[in-house]
Amino acid sequence: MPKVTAATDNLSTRELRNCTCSRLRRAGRQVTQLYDQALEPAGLTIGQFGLLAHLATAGTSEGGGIAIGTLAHARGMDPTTLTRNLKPLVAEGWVVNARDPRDRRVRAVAITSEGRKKFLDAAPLWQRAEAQMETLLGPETLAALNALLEVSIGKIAA
Amino acid sequence: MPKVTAATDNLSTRELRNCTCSRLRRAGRQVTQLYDQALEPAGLTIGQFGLLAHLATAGTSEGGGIAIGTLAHARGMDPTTLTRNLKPLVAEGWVVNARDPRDRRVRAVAITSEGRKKFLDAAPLWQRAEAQMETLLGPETLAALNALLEVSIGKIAA
DNA sequence: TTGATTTAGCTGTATATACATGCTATCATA
DNA sequence: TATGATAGCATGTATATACAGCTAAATCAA
Repeated sequence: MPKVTAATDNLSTRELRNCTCSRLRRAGRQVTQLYDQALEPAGLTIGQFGLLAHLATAGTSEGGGIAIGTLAHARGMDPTTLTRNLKPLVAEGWVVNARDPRDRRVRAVAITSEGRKKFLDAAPLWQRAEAQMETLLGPETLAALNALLEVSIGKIAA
Repeated sequence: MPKVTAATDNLSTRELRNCTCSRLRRAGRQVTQLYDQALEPAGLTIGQFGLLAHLATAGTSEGGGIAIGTLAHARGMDPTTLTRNLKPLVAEGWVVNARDPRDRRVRAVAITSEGRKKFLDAAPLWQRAEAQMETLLGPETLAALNALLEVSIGKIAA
């Protein structure tokens, strides 16, 4: 079977089909399924659990809330994505998305006591998923992967 | 600031907010943006480019097509996701999604000559993104990341 | 003080992702 | 051969993701 054309002669099929990005996305899909299935009894996705965890561990000492832009930046996501991801959490009553009275453009996102309850319910399920990852990959591989991802996130950050 | 409750006393905020899954998803978001922006002049996303690349490098020697299930498995995605991801490619005329006459339940997915043209147009843009990744992460870190992702994909595969 | 600019967030649109379910074609068996 | 089981895929529904463009609110300038 000949190569596609001269333009791709120097590109291996393996690399074309599995570039760094495709590998990251594929690994993300597979691992997301693992976590989502573990969290299913709590009725949460891993994205939702991560948001609740972030809000639950945020020192909401001041006015009691985080702005959309601040939270989106902290989690490395687009603010418009965060806006939509919060919708089901607000609908369930786990999160409130109020206006900041000091600047009415700004939102004050915060977890509710219901949300804390849900988060604490789900935490053991999340820990089970983490343990499953360690079993599947082995502690060293898992630690190395986490370290490399952390470094990469920092270096690629927009 | 006290811990949330006893149930999370042994969980660090850092790990809660950034578990392996969240790191993978965040890195995936950031890297996807890098590739998508590089491919934007060709009017392709990295997911679409990956599918075209896979079909362009597939030995369509036999009946001239790959079944949905086979392609989905090869790319580690749900068949229903693949069905929908193919839609815009078929609409643009880059891919055909015919029935296999030998078993009319089965689909024969194949790239068209228009699709090959689009793929070859986009390949240099994709290479630029790959080079950008190497610049940002450094060759060693990038290679290590790819190797770890490859291993992880294999071990977590459903 | 009013008009221009900037900031914060939401909405429209499009792709990506997967589970539950439905439909059709094939296969197996009585 | 008829019918029940199975296989392959599409559709309904819900979440995830981001860009372009919009609205509202605050800030700045004349």
